[in-house]
Amino acid sequence: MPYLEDIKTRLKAKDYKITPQRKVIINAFAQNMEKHLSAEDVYQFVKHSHPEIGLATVYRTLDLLAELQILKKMNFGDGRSRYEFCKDDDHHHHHLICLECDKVFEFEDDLLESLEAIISKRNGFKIIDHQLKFYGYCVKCQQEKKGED
Amino acid sequence: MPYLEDIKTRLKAKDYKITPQRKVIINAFAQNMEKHLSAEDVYQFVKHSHPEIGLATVYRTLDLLAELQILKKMNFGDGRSRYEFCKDDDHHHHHLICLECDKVFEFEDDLLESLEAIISKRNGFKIIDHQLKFYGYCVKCQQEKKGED
DNA sequence: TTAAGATTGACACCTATTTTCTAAAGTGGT
DNA sequence: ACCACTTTAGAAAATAGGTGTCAATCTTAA
Repeated sequence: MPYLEDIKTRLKAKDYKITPQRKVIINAFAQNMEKHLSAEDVYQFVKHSHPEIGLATVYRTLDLLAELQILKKMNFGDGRSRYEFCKDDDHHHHHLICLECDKVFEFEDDLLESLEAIISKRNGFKIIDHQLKFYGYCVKCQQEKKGED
Repeated sequence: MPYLEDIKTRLKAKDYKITPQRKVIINAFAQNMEKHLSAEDVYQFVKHSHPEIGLATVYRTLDLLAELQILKKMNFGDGRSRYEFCKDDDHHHHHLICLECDKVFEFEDDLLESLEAIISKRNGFKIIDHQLKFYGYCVKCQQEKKGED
């Protein structure tokens, strides 16, 4: 989780300006650490304090922050992109997506590092990033399903 | 790779009709085994021999075939869904996606099975499916990049 | 062969995202 | 603090992938 000052520095380093809109949007993510916000989510969240911000600006800012690797753009198959802060520590984290309630859970794992090395060698593919998603049913939805029978 | 007769049986089993359009679309996949076709791809491919087929029908058919687990719906992050035949053998296969040329390569691996069991136990999550994607640069694009320097 | 219901094609619609354009604002040098 | 230069923002229109509607047309079981 990069922090505000750090992010400002990284924007400036590439000659991007620090605008109030950008600050507000970054803040939205800081205040929703555990969530995976979509553009519309951000727009709605931000609207309360800054009703003048346009949806296009939100999209532009998300693009920019993803390009700078401050945010990570993700796709959970629900027809919209979702974003979260890049966790720039060593171990990757992955997602468990519940097919019933659509909630997204996270877990960490390093197992993939070794797999990555194997793949890389076997296919000559230079791996930059990976994404692992599990689809299934979360504890709660499993119980509720059981209840229905 | 399920075959045509098998697919017909599976359609009939659920009271879906075997229409020429459906046959043609299934055929499109049979003739493009290694590819990951999008709805538009299918539409264009099919148009040559059957210009009367509508895009809506393509979408409906793809949905149907995915529901019947004949096709698998995938997302490579290029803003459209892509489909391929479900490979219904034991080991899963995953994708290497080149960030330069957007080509998709496949590889097989069973390593994930054990990981799946661990996750499942640790989180109480009932896993139905998983998806693993690697992003990076393929051999060819790596060489071309080197050439540019 | 025919009736009943599923499926189709055309097209309008929808939602997510991008583009265009002009006005307004951030920034480095004074 | 002020200016000039350039980027950025907001509004609205434009795209793009995908879905819904509906009358006409097929598929299939009897």
